Amino acid sequence: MTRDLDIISSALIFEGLPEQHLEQIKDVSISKNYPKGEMIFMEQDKGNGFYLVAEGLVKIFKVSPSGKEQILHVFGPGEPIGEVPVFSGRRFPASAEAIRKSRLLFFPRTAFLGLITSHPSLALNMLAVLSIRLRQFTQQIENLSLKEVPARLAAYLLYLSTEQKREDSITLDISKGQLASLLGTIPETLSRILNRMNKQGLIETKDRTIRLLNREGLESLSIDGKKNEVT
Amino acid sequence: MTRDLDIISSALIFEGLPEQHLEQIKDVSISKNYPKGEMIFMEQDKGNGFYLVAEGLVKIFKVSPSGKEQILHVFGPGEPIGEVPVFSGRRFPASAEAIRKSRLLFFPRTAFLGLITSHPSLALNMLAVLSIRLRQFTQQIENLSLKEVPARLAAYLLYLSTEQKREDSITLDISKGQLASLLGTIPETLSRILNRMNKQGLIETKDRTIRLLNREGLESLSIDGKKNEVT
DNA sequence: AAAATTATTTGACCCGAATCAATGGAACGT
DNA sequence: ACGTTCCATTGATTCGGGTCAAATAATTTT
Repeated sequence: MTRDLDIISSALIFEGLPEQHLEQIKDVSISKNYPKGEMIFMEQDKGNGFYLVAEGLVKIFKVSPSGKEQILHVFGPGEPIGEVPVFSGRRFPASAEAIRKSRLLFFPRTAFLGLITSHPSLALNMLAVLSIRLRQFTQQIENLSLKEVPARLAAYLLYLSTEQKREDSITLDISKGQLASLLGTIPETLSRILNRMNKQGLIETKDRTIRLLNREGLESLSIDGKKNEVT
Repeated sequence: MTRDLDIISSALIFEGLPEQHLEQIKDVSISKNYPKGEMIFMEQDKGNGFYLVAEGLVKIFKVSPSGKEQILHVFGPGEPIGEVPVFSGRRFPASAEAIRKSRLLFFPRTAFLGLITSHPSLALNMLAVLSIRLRQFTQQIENLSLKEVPARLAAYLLYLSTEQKREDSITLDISKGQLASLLGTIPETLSRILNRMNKQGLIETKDRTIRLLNREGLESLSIDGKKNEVT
């Protein structure tokens, strides 16, 4: 399946590398298949390498002792996962599970470190990717602590509408339950808020398709955090 | 002030670099002083470089439209701040302010990128630092979404007690108000919880000194997240 | 297509923590 | 030492959203 090369060349972390290097990179990778629902790695596992999503969809999440999960990311083709332990030398800080039938390319730690030292621009790419992730986390922390669920949902819907091209209609690629977890809430609450937004004329939901009827309304909703006191 | 070299050589991001490189690094840095309360950079500013804390204490934070702040980090000597825009090419995702009289070393973006490309091991150090930070954020998101304030406080106290050596007594290096912000809550709530922990015999507070009277109790408190439902 | 499982929605209720308001203390400049 | 300002604490109240329980819809299995 030579598609691997396409995946690799389209991935941000390998962007700008010459053809021959991409070949080298492909040669150290190992393709692995995961049926829907299968764990890719668990929090606290040793990380012997990182993965690049080739096909499918993967969630990164943490679980509380009582079983509630918080999704940190949902990654699709071209995105690297599990790279933190490669550089930090620690264990996985979270777990990963395929939420669709997926195929991942695995890059063993030592082989990858070798590639990095021989291709400095790969290190710079990696630094950029980690920086972007750091920035996303910053955003997520802000959302969780400074905004209420309706604001987080509105922000997510607007974000999705820019990701996907489709004018003012978006399609969820994850279930409502998973979306609730990503937003740091539970399905019941999400359901109620979607319902309320429908009544307010902000959106119109039909299964996993959501039409944004009032962009300005959603924007102001997403911008207003909690109405807290000035520090 | 040749202390700069000491600071640089003790910083994690420059760890393991040969003496001569450290000299080079020092030569591209610019020392800047900030009185207590002064802003170092604001969210959305362009990042023309990053900083290394030489003396003092700096908080990184976000502010909601209504004025509530969420502290993301508090950094002291040897720790780099503002490095994200250097690699992501975007703007600062958060603001930075000196919460004590501080001195920082500033590394201009282009000069630093030059150093990195000529010293690959520096890139690896940088990757390690970013990875560790990513892991910290992962932890913080878990805390904010999966745990209640008492658990977050207990976890923080235990963390501080390992940071500082002092047996079972710790000293806050930030105000209670700042601590509240770091924990994602408000001073009133923090005050009540400290009070409750006192009554429960878990801790004993005296100004900014806190004695941990019941480590096991704090540990179980910190481990139990919210008693939520299984997803 | 019927049965079984899983996902989503709705209602009643409760609780943690934020808000609002006010007071007591400590720190600081003059 | 004195007033000003900032920080910390306490009480009363409100509210967002989580918990529990149950019904309904959507998927999957056989």
